[in-house]
Amino acid sequence: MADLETRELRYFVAVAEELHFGRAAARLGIAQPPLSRAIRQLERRLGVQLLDRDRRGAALTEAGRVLLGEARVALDAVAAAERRTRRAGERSLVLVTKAGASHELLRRLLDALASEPGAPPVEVLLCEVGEQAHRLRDGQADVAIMHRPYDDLAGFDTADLCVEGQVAILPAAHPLAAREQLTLADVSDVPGLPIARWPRLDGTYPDGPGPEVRTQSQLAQLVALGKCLLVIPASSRAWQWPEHVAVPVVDAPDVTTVIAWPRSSHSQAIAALVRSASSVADGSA
Amino acid sequence: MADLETRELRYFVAVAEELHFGRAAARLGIAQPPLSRAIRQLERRLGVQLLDRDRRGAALTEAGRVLLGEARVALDAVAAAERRTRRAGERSLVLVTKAGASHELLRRLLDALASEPGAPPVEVLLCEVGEQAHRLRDGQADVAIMHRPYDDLAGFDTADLCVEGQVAILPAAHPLAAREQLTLADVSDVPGLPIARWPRLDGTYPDGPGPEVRTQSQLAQLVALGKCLLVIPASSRAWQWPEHVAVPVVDAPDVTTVIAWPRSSHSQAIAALVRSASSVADGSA
DNA sequence: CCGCTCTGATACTCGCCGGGTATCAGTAGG
DNA sequence: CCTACTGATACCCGGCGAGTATCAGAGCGG
Repeated sequence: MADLETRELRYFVAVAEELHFGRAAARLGIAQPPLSRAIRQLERRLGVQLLDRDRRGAALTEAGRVLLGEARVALDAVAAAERRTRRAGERSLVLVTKAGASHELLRRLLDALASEPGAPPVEVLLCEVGEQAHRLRDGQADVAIMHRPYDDLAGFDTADLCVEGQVAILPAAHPLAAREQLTLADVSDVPGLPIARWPRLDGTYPDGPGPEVRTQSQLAQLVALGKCLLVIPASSRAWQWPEHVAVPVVDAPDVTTVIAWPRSSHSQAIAALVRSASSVADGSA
Repeated sequence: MADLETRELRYFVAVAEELHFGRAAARLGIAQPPLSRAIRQLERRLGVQLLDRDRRGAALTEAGRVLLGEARVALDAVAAAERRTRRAGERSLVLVTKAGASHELLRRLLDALASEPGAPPVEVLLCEVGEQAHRLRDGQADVAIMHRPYDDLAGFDTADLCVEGQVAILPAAHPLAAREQLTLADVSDVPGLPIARWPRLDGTYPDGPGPEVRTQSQLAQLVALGKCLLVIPASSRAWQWPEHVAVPVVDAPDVTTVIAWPRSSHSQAIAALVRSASSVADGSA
């Protein structure tokens, strides 16, 4: 059984995402005929039909859908191998976190590391919601600050850093903004003030009345404009606008901030960073 | 940046495991010179030295150790992509479990599935201790019965099935075998009856006086011969020999039997199987 | 109804690169 | 010093991946 090569996987992913051989070939920087041949050969080798060809494009079969998911995971793993090996010499670590989240904790962590003599230098990579796991999987980052139960922690080792309640972020002009505290019942189904919808792990959006958002700046502006509200961990108040008001939601589930790293990492630099993070979090509790 | 190909990763893993270009080449079924060239080219491309060559072999550098770990993960992911795609058409699932463990639960689960009309057919794959995670990662199996905290559950979704205490398995002739119950203190440091040592995740053995074992049959025979004892979940008594005696260890940590599946699986066949397993486990509790 | 245009498939050539054999070169050990 | 063993180098060949040119079928407009 001739093994799959990453080239074949990249080709297939391109076709599966474009559902069009010509566009996929352009994206890959090759001509269309070799791409058609490569996919055919892949199907022959696997003994499975991956695509239903049609005169106006291609559609994934069930096997194709399986391969698309598995191929993405595999390509991430290969990319991670490459990146982490390249960076193996350097002693610095890349820490990824959601822009704006756990700001205070992060600042204290960086301060503690800077003042510690033997600590490894840390680069900080900020990303949008839900992207940390991907950065960790494909090797762009070594450790991540994530939040349970919001983020996808599967496949990572984690250490809890701190637990916090959640607050509702409201437009300052809204009546609810004057309240001392709120409940989940208060903030769901507020007329004219729906809860914004984040993309799920697969990139699609849940149904609902709220606007679809991808980035924190979109969200911040929407709240300021009085278009929606949101419920987030209390520490995220760091990016509150003057037009925002944060009100504790007493019955919202607690959010645990964790530091996560790939299961396969045995580096003692990561271990040291985790230790620092844990002690910083304890000190502040 | 020309991406890594799986061929290069396989070559590197072979060399890194053999620490000898000639043997690695033989294992790969190619000649030694192309292998040397491939590794050199890999080092050039990554800009990192992976091996320290020496007149009597090769040794891994730090970067080489990183790549070895990452490459194994990546190759597993690629192999999984291939296997799962090949099997995408078939409706049957492969369930892997440790030979001898949770036998009663497994039998009830299979019975329940057999009598259920719409249930997917299930093949059972038996393996040795600690191998389930690997089978799940490289696509040889779709779901696994595993035991917390013994098994490596990182990267999988899991559902708890049942919780049980642990028993000490002793040679029937030993004085301790007559006891009604034992404590961990009783069974540690028994003169002439050490606890057997299992390989860790990386294949090495912890230090200690007991014999090194890999398989359950080795273990069973060693106990029958009076060479060692072991502490295992109560349900594993299924493979007890006549020369064995099982005595509850009251203060040993409980073991949770779980059913685990890869995070990336969205198949409803797996979901159905997990539901069946959960209800079977509940019914027996 | 013909032809234009879009799709993916086929035919053929070319050149790179992965693989082979033969050989070199340095070191350890007798 | 010679032998045996390591990995590295030199050189050649063949396969396969990629390119261009072209085909074939389906939709659609004039």
